Amino acid sequence: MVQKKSLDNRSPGLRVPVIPRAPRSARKRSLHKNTADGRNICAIELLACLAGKLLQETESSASNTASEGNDQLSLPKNALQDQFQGEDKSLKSEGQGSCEDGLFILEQASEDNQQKDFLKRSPEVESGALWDRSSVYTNSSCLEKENSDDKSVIISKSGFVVSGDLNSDKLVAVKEQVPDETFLKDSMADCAETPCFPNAFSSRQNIGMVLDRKDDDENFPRFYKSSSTKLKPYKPSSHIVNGRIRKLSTSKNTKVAPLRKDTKPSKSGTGRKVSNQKRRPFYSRERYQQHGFLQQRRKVFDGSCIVTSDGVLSSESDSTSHQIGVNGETMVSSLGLGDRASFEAKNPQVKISIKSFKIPELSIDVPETATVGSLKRTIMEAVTTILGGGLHVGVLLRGKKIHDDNRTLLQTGISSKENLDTLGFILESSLTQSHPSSITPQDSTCTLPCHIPEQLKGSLDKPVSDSEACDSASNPANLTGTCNDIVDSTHELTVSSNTDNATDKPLSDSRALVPVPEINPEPLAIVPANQKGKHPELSHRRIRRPFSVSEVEALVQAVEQLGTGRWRDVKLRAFENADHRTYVDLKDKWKTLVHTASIAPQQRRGEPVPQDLLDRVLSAHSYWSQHQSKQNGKASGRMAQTPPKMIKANAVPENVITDIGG
DNA sequence: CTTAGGG
DNA sequence: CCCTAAG
Repeated sequence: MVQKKSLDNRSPGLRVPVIPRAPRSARKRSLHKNTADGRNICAIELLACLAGKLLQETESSASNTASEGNDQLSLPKNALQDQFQGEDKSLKSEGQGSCEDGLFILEQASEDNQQKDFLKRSPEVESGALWDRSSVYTNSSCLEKENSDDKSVIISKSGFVVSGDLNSDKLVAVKEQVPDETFLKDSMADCAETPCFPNAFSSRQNIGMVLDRKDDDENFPRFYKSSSTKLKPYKPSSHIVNGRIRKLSTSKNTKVAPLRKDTKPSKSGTGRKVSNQKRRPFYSRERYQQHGFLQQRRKVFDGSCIVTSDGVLSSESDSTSHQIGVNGETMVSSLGLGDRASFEAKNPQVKISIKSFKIPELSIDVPETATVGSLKRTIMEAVTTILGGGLHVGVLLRGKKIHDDNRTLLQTGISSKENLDTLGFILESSLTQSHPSSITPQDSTCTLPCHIPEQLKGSLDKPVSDSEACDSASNPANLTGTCNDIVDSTHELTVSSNTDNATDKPLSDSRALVPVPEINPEPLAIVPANQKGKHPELSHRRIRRPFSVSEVEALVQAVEQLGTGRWRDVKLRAFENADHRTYVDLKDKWKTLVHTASIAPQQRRGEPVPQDLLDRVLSAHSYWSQHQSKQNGKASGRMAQTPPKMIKANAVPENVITDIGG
């Protein structure tokens, strides 16, 4: 068909190309809640937190005077206020000069001691209750690039640290308002929905990054206003669930929709949709407020929670499980286990609590003329990039990296007490890990230790269970059950997950799926943080996910039975659980299969598809070409049995091929 | 939202 | 995979 590409004359209701990620992300969201990809996601969780912080920061800056006592910036109010303004100013006016001051505090939460206190008193931390005292900052990280003509500012060195203590006197708050607040929100929303620790930890999360609260802030409207032109085109999405697809999507992890109800962009078409799952607002901010700091946001998923800083990453607690504490500094873990572990279960749970993760070193060059806002976005982008997919977890035991992902913890020795003392985890950046020789984790600048508080065992006098899911935290006995029950039951594997699960791909492959075990992860599209490239398209493009043989098999079979004109049915029949495969994808795949089958084997590329499958493809294709599956509709059932198979049986109809002509 | 096709 | 035009 002739297609018009004229974009000039667009009618209202188009996408909003202007907004970097909004459109696609929205679409992606719906499809990508795949349960399976949790693994690579912890990173995303972190990102979500970062995003949240960033956003908060933004908020607070927008309403710095207005929000008293509210939960905005978690910085010790007045204490830093002046400093903020001063620094802020200098930062703006003098450009990067002030960077040397130290860090960019996106947010700081509570005082350290408080934090610890809290920890000590919270045995429940391990069971899911958590707090987040996240702080993202780069310390001593702003350096002026002297050699550079453009005097770019490099933010790197220590990179971002999620957690840690802050020296309040060295804080530099970046308060510039970020024009793209929507973007931030979006990012957050995106991140928020990513499941974390799919299996071991419950995945379905109900993150409640609260964004909506801005509604009451007069300053915000400006943001929206400025970007309103972008948003306007969107037609208010009807929150109406749309039939079938909707059903599919909701069956998986539900999406978290953009907070602004009125500005929620919605794109229809590919089957990626956004459902308006209301976020669960965080409650208990008051608790923090009474301590003098502003509310802190926390992320809570059913059963498992991730603390973004000084926190705990935990799975459901289990009285019989081993607990592994990883000390970030030494990358050593401590074991706190129930004595009965060995008796209790055949498969004791190994509990891992991670205090915090650092984000790999980040280098960002930005022209001095860049705005703080753009800086933020750039950083966000970089962080997103890293966390989105360029990051994977490394497991160290006795300082040695464990590469065999297939071994069980037991086999690896991670379940024995002695070894637990030397267990460590690191985050490695695939993107920066260009150095082939990153054998020694400790030396690699790309590796990051994670921290696990040792104070986990403290006694709790102040219940802090936060998630509704884990509300029973006060009752440890129930906690486990509660959280476990909540473990997302929607984890589903794609039909083919086992066959071609990309085994770890070369790190060099920027699109590489994060080396995640078992299931095809659904990482964010990774885009190198090249400030140079600045791909406009950096925007969005789903990652490429070659069909595995098993998927092809499933597809072929479905088509044999249903015909080629009922992709939706095919999808439902064979890929209902493969969120990332839309009917369009299936249709496209079929198209390519037909083509592939019709060309010489030598010309085929990619993972080879068994010839017999291709034969079936041709058979089915020819059959349905003549039988118009769609028209007949009903007949499908009956026809299905006879046609394809018969044909297939006898032959590789070469004639058929030709007449089809691809 | 689905299909069907071109890009 | 993306994007559109058409039902």
